[in-house]
Amino acid sequence: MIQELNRSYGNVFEGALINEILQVGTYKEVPAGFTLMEIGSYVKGMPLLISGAIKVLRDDKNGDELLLYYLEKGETCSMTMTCCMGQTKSEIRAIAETDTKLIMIPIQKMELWTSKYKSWRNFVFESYHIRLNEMIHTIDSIAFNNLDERLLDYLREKTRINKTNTIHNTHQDIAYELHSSRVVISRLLKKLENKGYIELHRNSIEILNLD
Amino acid sequence: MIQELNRSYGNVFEGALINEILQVGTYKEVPAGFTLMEIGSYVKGMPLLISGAIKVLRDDKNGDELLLYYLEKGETCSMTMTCCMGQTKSEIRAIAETDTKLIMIPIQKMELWTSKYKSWRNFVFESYHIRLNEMIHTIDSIAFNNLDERLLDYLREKTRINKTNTIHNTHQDIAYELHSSRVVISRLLKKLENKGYIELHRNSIEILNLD
DNA sequence: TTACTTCTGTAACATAGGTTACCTAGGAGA
DNA sequence: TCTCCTAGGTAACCTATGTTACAGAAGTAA
Repeated sequence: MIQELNRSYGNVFEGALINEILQVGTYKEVPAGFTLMEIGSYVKGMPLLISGAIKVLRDDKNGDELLLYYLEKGETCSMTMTCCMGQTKSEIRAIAETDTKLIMIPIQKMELWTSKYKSWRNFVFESYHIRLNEMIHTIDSIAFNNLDERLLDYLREKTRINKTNTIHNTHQDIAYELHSSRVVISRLLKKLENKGYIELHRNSIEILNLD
Repeated sequence: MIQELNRSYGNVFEGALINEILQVGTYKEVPAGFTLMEIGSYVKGMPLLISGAIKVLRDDKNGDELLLYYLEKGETCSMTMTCCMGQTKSEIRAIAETDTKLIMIPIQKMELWTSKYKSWRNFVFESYHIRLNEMIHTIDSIAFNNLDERLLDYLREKTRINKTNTIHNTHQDIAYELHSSRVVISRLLKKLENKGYIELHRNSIEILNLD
């Protein structure tokens, strides 16, 4: 855990803070697909990502989903922090996109470290900053782009996050995350295939060239 | 300025901080419609709202707009804070919705106060918290709701913010903020009028009953 | 093999919302 | 008064996206 922590956060946090994290943090490895947080559940800890990626989704009352953004190495969930403070329920769902290593910090430390460590403060502010910008980007995407562009963005992001050119998802999976329907996604994917951008297989999509 | 500040922030900030704000802050009154921030402009200060309301908008490359949220008394612009820190350009546009009184804080104080005053830290965190939730709400609205529901929400929010039952806007104004077209908005407004929810006049809309 | 399930392809149709075009009403100004 | 401009009403049409239905393909279990 020490090496992992130092590799990912060594130049972010001061030494004393690293030590505290080692004392109170819980190291966790979760497999891809593992649900880290459900909407409406209470938040007990705050994750620091060591490796892997977590996707953060929003659900509406009808169970419809929408992918908001991904968390990656060196990041944390700002929504979690806000929830901690107010002891409110989670507004989002978090699922491991890949196999993921992370450290959970008890939320009680939050406030304390915020006054004690400058590096922690900066980290927290920086996280909020990144997250707000991601949200703006998400809003841009759904408000100003057509579904075909959103789909392209989705595929690009997915390959980036998973570091592979083959996406192992069904069309239905994608439809959920983009809050669309399977038929529509199949239609658009087929168009992309005809253009030579991708190749479709059962349960997977091979990315050839997305411009 | 002292009374104004105390009335809005007296029980949020500790006395010493209030004094510092009085020393370095600049009191401003701006009329409705005044542009406080443009996309791409650099951020020089951070606003503390005393009274009135500011609407925050996002533009895409084609000049299309979308209303993100309103800022009200006792709030500040989190986007501004994030911009300050990275010295990046503004991602949003801010326009006074009503006549507005505010205090501008030089951004250099941000970092200093964050370590010095607990109440400031809490205020900043709280602001981020509120803003992230507003963004989630905005995303819900555009992703999961039809335009007629968004329009209803818009009218409700507008009357709440302006504290009046008569909205002084053209259909074109509304179309811009919802990122739609005038014809469509006219169509939907007429439906609402037929249902008895509103009454349409030239340059204004009277709200009768929005459920 | 057979039976069953899941995924994908495709057609036919429905609907919300955007676009274009044109008209009329209400003001403002001369 | 006449003229001009802007806001709003409405129809006709277009397009993206969603929906329903069904068929075949691929995998899986028996």
